[in-house]
Parts: sequence; structure tokens; C-alpha cells
Amino acid sequence: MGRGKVEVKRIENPTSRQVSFSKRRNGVLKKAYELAVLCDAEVAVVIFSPSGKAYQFSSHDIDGTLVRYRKYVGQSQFNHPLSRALVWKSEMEDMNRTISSLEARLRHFSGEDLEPLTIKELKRLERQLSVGIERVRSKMRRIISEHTSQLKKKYKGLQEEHSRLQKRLNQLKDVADTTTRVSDADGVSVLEMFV
Amino acid sequence: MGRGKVEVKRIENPTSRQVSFSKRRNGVLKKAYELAVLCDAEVAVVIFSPSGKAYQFSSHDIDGTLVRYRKYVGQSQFNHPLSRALVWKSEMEDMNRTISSLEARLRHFSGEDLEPLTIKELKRLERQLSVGIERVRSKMRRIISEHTSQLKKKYKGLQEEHSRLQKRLNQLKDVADTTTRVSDADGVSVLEMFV
DNA sequence: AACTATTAATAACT
DNA sequence: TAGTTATTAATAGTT
Repeated sequence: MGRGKVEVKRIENPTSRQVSFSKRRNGVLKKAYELAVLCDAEVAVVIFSPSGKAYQFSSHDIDGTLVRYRKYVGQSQFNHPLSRALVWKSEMEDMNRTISSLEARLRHFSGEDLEPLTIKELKRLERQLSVGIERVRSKMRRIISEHTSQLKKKYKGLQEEHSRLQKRLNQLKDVADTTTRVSDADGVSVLEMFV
Repeated sequence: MGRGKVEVKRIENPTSRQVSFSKRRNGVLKKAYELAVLCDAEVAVVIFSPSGKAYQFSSHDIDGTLVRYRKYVGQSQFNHPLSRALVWKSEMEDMNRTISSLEARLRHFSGEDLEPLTIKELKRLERQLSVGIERVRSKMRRIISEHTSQLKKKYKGLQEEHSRLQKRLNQLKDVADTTTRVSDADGVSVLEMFV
């Protein structure tokens, strides 16, 4: 149906190939449409050009047709959305179970929902709690003692500073007394010179 | 391309429709194949006959082509597997965060990983732990006291049974003594009759 | 993008 | 369902 028979193999000339793609693409889509209308069939066609542009025809909803096709060929493939969904679902159920169990243990640690526990489990729980509380208390003691020793250090520093200042003050007082005795006439307190 | 032009509308004659379906189906699949080979395109075709049978052509992996198509049209549809996957992913991340937080709280209750806690949080934790341990201990006391009172009850029952039996035994001894005194000649102990 | 010579598809019939 | 044929439809190469 052209000027000469064509061999079914890749057209090497890029221009010819592009032109043929346009023509034949329309041909396929039209044929698909006619098949669907004339013969009451459900048809879906997806075409990607070599440059990556997509073309599509579907007589019904394309997602519906593709889902129907997957159901038809069976859900055997592991990478299939449906089976993936099942895998995820089971993973989420797993996580939910983990969460429930963790929440139950937390409630037990708070002394709630103890009804289902046996005396043995209660003993174990008490042991864990007393270990826990002892660790928390020891941590608090350590923190408090660190705070305290820091305060002590600061206090000691201040004390030293204080005594240094006291000493300096006394020295100044001595100087002032002497100076006052020597020349009190000008009426200026030597102490005021140090304020 | 047949004996007379055909209007593009559903063929009413079921036989003709079935025959046309067969021929045109092959036509579409062949055209799709030629398009793919000649023009280096990626093509996927899915056809369902009115009776529900599926036919398919794809130049590459059909699932790959369909996934590529979905990516191409965008993940806008909410029911789309890809966007569903994203929703699931975020839900799972959420659950993972929940699990991590629960595990951290459990470790804190066990007195582990206390480093990041402030003194205020430590105090709160100690309070919770002491409430918890007090509840556990009270629960244990209740259970043990119930056990004890049950044992007491059983013991009392046994005691009563015991004294009843003692009494009965004494009565029998009395009878035996009397009988022995009356007729000891046949050498048979009356007691043995009660064994 | 339009034309046209030629091949391909297929409707009706067997 | 398959083969034949008359006829239309598709399209390769060209303008």
C-alpha cells in the first residue's frame, strides 16, 4: 500500500521514520477505534514515539481496561500492584501489631491493664520497674551532684574574689588614714579618689 | 477495502461482527507490530472481545509500557497505584515514627538512654515509675491475699472435715468396744467390718 | 502538508 | 473457521 513493498524492519532514514511514525500511528489508532465501534470490543492502545512522546486510544476507561487485563493474565507477577498492595498491607498489619504490643507494655509499666498478667509476669514487671526507677534516681542524683559541685566551685571562686576585694579595701583604708593624718587641709577625702 | 464502503457503527449481525472482530483484531495487532518495528516505537495494545477473551500485543514489556504511560500522564489521579504507594509510604513512615517513639519511652521506663532527658523530664519519669511500681505491687498484694484467703477457706473446710471424721471415728471405737465386750468369741474385730 | 501509485486490508461470499 | 475476490483504505515515495 505504497509505492513498492516494504520490508518490516527499522527504517534507517530518520526523516522517513518520523513521517511513517506519524502516518502509521494515526492508522493504528483509527483501526483500534473502528475495531472497538464495529465489533463492540474493549480496546486500549498506548504508543510511545522514539522521542518519548505518548499517544493513546481507549474505547473505555484506559485504567479500567488495563486493570481488567492484569486480572485476566493473573496476579502471578510479584511486582504487580495488587500483590504489592497485599505485601504492604501485611507489613502494615505487622507494624500495627508491634505498636499494640509496645503500647500494652507501656501501659503495664504505668501499672495499667494488669488484669491479664500472671503473678510471675507481675514479679518480672516489678523487677524491671524497680531497676528503671533506680537508674532514673541515680541519674538524677548524678545530675544534681554535678550541679551542686559546680555551684560549690562557683561559690568558692566568689569567696576568693570576695576576700581579695576585702584585702584590697583594707589596704586602701590604711592608705587613706595615713594620708588624712598628713594633709587633711585641702578637704578632699583620699577615699573619694578611689570611688 | 471491502465490497462496499462501511459505516463506522456497531455491526448488528452477530456472525458478521464476530468475523470482523477476528480479522480486524489481527489487523490492529499487525499494524501495531509494524509501527513498532518500522518506526522504533514502544507500543502496547490490549483488546477484549465482547465475549471477554483478551488479546494483546506489546513491543516491549507490557507492564513496563503501562507503568511508563502512567508516569507520563502524571500521578494526578488519587486512585493511581503510584500515588497510592506514596500514601502508603507516608503512612508507614508515620507508623515507624510511632514505633520509635514508643520504643524510646519504653527504654526510658527501663532507665536506659536517659542522657537526652532534662531534670524535669526525669522527675516526671520517676513519678510515673513510682506510680506504676506501686500499682503493680498493690495488684500483687491483692492477688496474694486472695490466694491466701482461698487457702484459709480450704484449710478451714479440711479442718471441719477432719473433726467430723475424728468424731465419727470415736463413735465407731465406742461401738467396737461395746461389741467386743459383748461377743469377742468369734475372733472377728468389729472394726475390720468398717475398713 | 498534499498527491498518487501501489500495496494491504477486509467485506461479502464460498 | 478458512479461502477467494472485489473493493476500499492505508501509505511510501514524491512534490
